[in-house]
Formats: sequence, C-alpha cells, structure tokens
Amino acid sequence: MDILKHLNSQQKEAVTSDAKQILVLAGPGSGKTRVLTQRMAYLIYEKHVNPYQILAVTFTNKAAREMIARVKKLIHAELEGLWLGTFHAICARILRREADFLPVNANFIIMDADDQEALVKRVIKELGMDEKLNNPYSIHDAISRAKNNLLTAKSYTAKEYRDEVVKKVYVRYQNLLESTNSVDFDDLLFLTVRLFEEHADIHRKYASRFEHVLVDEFQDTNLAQYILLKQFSAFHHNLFAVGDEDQSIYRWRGADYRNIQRFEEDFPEAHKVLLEQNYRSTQNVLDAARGVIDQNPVRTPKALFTQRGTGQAITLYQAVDDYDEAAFVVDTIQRQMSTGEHQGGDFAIMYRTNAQSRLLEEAFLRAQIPYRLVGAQRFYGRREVKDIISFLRLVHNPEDELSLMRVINVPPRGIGDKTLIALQLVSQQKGISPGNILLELGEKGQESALWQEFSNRGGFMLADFGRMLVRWRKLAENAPLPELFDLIVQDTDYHEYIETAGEIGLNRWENVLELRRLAYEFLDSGLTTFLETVALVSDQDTLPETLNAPTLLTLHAAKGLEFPVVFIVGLDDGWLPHSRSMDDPEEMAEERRLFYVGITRAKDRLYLVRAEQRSTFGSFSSTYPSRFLEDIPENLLVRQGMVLHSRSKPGSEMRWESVAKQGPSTNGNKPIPHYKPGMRVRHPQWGEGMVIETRLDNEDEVLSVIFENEGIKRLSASVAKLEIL
DNA sequence: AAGGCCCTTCTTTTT
DNA sequence: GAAGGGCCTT
Repeated sequence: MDILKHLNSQQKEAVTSDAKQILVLAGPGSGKTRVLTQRMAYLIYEKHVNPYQILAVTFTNKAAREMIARVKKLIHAELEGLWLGTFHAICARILRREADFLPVNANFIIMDADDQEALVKRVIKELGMDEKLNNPYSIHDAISRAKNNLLTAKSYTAKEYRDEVVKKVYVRYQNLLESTNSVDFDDLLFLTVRLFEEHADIHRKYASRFEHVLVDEFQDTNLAQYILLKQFSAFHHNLFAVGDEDQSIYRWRGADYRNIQRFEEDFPEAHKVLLEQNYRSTQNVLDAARGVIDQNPVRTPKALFTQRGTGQAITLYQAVDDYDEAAFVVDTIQRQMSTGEHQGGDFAIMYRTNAQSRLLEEAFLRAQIPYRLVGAQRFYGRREVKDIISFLRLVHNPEDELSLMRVINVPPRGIGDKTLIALQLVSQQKGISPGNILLELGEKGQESALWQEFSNRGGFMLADFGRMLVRWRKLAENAPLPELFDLIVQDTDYHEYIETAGEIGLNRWENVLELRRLAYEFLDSGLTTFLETVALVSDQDTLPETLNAPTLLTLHAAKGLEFPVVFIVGLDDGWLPHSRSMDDPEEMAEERRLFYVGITRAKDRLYLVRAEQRSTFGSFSSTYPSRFLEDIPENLLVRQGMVLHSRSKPGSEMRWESVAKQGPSTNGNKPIPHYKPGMRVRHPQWGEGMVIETRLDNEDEVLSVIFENEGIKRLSASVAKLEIL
C-alpha cells in the first residue's frame, strides 16, 4: 500500500502502531510532519476511520493547511468533517458553538496581545495604581500565566504584595472582558477546559466524536493544552503526540516540555518511537547542532544521523559592526544568486529579535533584492490596520469598548476628553454600554431619551458617529465584507486622513489596501470569520509563498521550516543568548534550544554571523561573541571577516581567513567622501533630494538622503547613480 | 479640541 | 531611533 512506501522502519512503526497512546520523539528533519500526515491517511484509508472522527492539532494555521493538503493527496479524497487546526482556532470554534454555557455570547471578540495590554493598562489606571511601579506588560504576563495554569481570578492565591496587585487587576480585567463580550487568547483554552469540566454532557459530545486525537509540536504545549488533549481523548483514549524536547522554545508562553515526561507517566502503556534519521541537513550542520545542544543537561539523548554526506564547512563571519553584518549577508546572497548557484527563495536570515531585521531590510533595499519578511505583528500591529479592524469589530460587536475608544475620534471628529467622560458617565448611570448609547443616538437623534444627557455639541458629534455605525451595521447584515470595508473607509474619509497625516515614507494606504484584499477572501464566510482569522494569524501565516525571495524571520518563526542556505545573525552575547535570559539557567537552556532550532533549519549551507560592534539605540557598543559559538567544534568552521582582537580569550588560537570584501566597490582606491550634508542630489528613480548624513563604510560611502516623495533613504554612493545638483 | 514639541523610556520571543 | 506621554499653544 503506497501510503507506507516512503517510510523508514521507525516511521512505519509510528504510523501503523496499534497502541492507544503513541509518543513520537522526532529529531529535526526526521520526517515528523510526514509521520503525522501518513498516520492520518493510514487511519482513514487502512483503518477506515471516518475523517469526522479525527482531531489534529498544529501550532500554526499554515501547518494545518499544509497538512490537510498532504493528507488529501495521499488518500485522493476530500476530508469531510475532519477537525484540523491550532489549539486556539479549535477552541474558538467550540466556544462559539457552546456559547450558551459561557459568560459571553457567540459573537465574542478575541483580544490580541496589544488589546490585552491596553486593557490591563486601563485597569491599572482605573484602580489608581502607578503604572511605573506596576508594569502593565508584566502584570498581563502574570495573568496570562495564571490562565495557562488554569487559575481563575478567584483561585489566584496571593502570597506576596505583587500577587495581590496581580489578583486585583486580574479580577477587574476579567470583568471587563465579560462585560464587553470579549475573550483573550488564553481564555480560548481556559474556557474550553472549564466548559468540559463543568458540563459533562458537552464534554462527552466532543470526546466521543474524536476517536483519534493527534498533536504536533507537543513539546510546546502548556498545561491548559495538555489538559485539553486529555479531555479530547478521554473517551476513546487514542492520543498520538509528536514532539522534540530540544525544540521547545515557548517556555515564556507557558509551554512546558516536561509534558513529554508527564505523558509517559500518565500513559505508562504508551508506545514510544524515536526518529533519529535526519533527511534534511548535511553531517556538518548536524554536528554543529549537536555540539550546541549537548550542553543542555536535561534531555533524552538522540543519535541523529544523516546519509547526506559531510557537506560544506560552516562559515563564521565576524563583522566590524551591524551594518557590515547586513552587507555580508546581502553580498553573499547576491553573489550566489548571480552565479545561479541558488535562487532567492533558498535563503533565510534568522535573528533573535525583530528589531534586528531593520538593517537587513535596508541592505536588501539598497541592493534592490526583494525579500520576504515573516511577522504578523508587523502588519497587524500597524496603526492603520488596527484602526480599520477596530471599526469592523465595532460593527460586529458594538459592546467592544476597547475598539470603540480606539476609533471614536479617528479621524478626529470633535469627540474629545469632555465628551468621552460624559459618555462613560451616562453609560454607568443608565447601565447601557457606550456602543449602544451611540447606536441609540444614531437612530433617534434628538428624539432619544438620552439626548438631553449630553451637551449640545457633544450630542451632535456622538449622534453623527452613531449614525455611521448604524448604517454600517445595516449594511453588514447582507452585503459582502469588501463593500462594508469600502463604506467605512469612505464614511470616515480614512484615505484622506492618513495621506494628510504628513508622515514621510510610510505606505499606510497600501496596508489598508492589503487588508482590503484580504477581506475579499472572506466573501462567503463573512465578518465573524474574518475577525477571528485576523485575531489568530500566526507569524508563519504571513509568509508570502509565491515570492521567490530571501526570507527574514525570527528564530522562533523559523521552527518547522527548512532552507538550503541559512544565515543566523547577531551571534553575540546579549542577543543570543538574549540579555534577559542571563540569570536563569532554564531560560539560558531555552536560548540554546533556540539556536539549535536555527542551525537545524539548514539543509546545505550554514552561515553564522556576529558583529564586533552594534548600535543599540543610537550609540555603538562592543560585544562579546555568543558563548554558544564555543560549543561548535572548531574543525567544522571556516572563519572569515575581521580578526578577533585582544578581548578574545588568551590561548585560543584561531585561524582567520582574511577575505577581500567582494562588494560592488572593490577597486582598491582609497575612498574620499564626495558628498556633504546639505547637498542637493538627483536620483534616477526617486528624483530630487537632500543629503542629510554621509559616512564611510569600508570602501564605500553611505548616504542618507531625504527625498521629496520617498522620505529618507540610505544609499551607497557606488551603487546609486546620484547626480550632484 | 487638536496639533506640535520635547521628554522619556525602552526592546525578546507570539498563539 | 521609535513610540508614547505630558505639556504647550492655537
């Protein structure tokens, strides 16, 4: 039977096992996704399990989509009724169906990270606490952790003063969520667990349906998710988990790789399979990865091997500074693309923090090489995108106060502090939510009993906005989403608003159009689905699949992906490992796993890059090489770039290959600055501009020029054909 | 009410 | 080196 054809014996063992609980410990590149998809195909095709009775959980929507496609291909059939998605998406689906038993109704809004923090901030203010002393981020973090450990506000125990603060905020925070018909990310899981605990009949309904439960990336489940898995499989007890302790990188989000050990304790009969053959990387890459991960104390030892041969040496490039780091990456890519050795999509550049992408992006722009940037936050966190989504959320759920407050005066429509205070006051007195007050004013205008509660001017302004809201809601009832989208943009003059905002170089309107394009994909499914999808997108979901270009992404976002050529940049102590992880051994171990994940993404070629100096907000500071670099056997490495100076450890004899820079400007001439700040110049594409800064970078001159229509651009004098005016 | 200016403060990772 | 907050002026 061809479903099993391309499997090795360990994989086959996992796919066809008759055991009820199966734990597959799968090293990187060992065919974990393949095992998962073939297992599903095997169950359906061979064991005649109805897809309707299968539940599979992945970590990203992208992984879910890919998995569905692969299973379909294997069995040449549709997968009617199969449930496959992220924990959050699956829980949202259940909660909407069973909303009768929840503190919110089926139209609930899902709060994203920004919303959550804003809400916490609001509560802190409301309770008269000092924001400086009670960092909203960390309080929200504590609340989130509590929820992931299944602690309600009531059951949250306060041992120290800080816990009391958290508890107080938690109570009010949860109240606000309920009264505005919202849930946060963590509630999706927590409410489902409680729903099952408190309603045996509902629990039975789902548990008896799901004859087989499968889960990917099991090492990154938190307590709530682990309990959910047990609940889902409580009737048939068929639980198939795939994971790898060494790739656990979400501890800070409540994930606990010890769930793997817990699984073995909870299900002593479980069948355990180790996948150790790696099909992805060369031996050199695997040896480097192993050198790094072997330093972690608590782990199941795995003997990863490959038949792909030794492969090329790993390049360790030491840059002068972070500009040089970016230049090295882009030069190397440019060279390998021009020789035809690789195409754009073969490359990935990974870093620890999102901020590190900036210089890389600029370098790619300068070299005129398109690139793909992975990161949902970068799009959905944009002000204009959040604004439009807030309007839509308001249409969907007028009680969503956070959205209302966000956009009630965007663009400015004369609703200021005074009017808002009045609105809050009336809302409290009458027990009507601000959104519903607006709707009432919008519908009845001066006829409304509420009219007299407001000042003349305030009343008119609020009623104006209310009228728009009423109109939008009416349209939303039967018109397709893009039509609603357009009406909102039109009614609010949003285009004009962002175009006249006077910010240079920001293509805000393009982001709005991009969001509109996205809305088109929801012609049939409508507003609710759109908002839910938007709330639950993961970073990896934003990877433009069709563009064959180098990919920029964080190490976290890299999990589960692979690339022929991988650059890991910023290998300096304080960046990787990150400075925030320095004083906790558990966090340090996680940083190491993060590096391990990065290394093992590489199929053929691995570049490790660090910079002797980095600009951390404005000022340059020197760095030390990442401590993890010491754990890579020297014989795997070829060192390039600048020579380590006195700060390197005495006695560590290192071979450095001095390489001529092969940028476009290698001509041996000593550079003389040609440009001065204040000069007027003309660029062939961008037109006239003024030089605001120049600096000599290796053999080239780097200019910052402000263009009339393009804003500030950084360019290299040797590449940009500038004309001095 | 709104916009401009200067100040600080901060930057992990994300479903 | 950006973004938000506070304070000023119009």
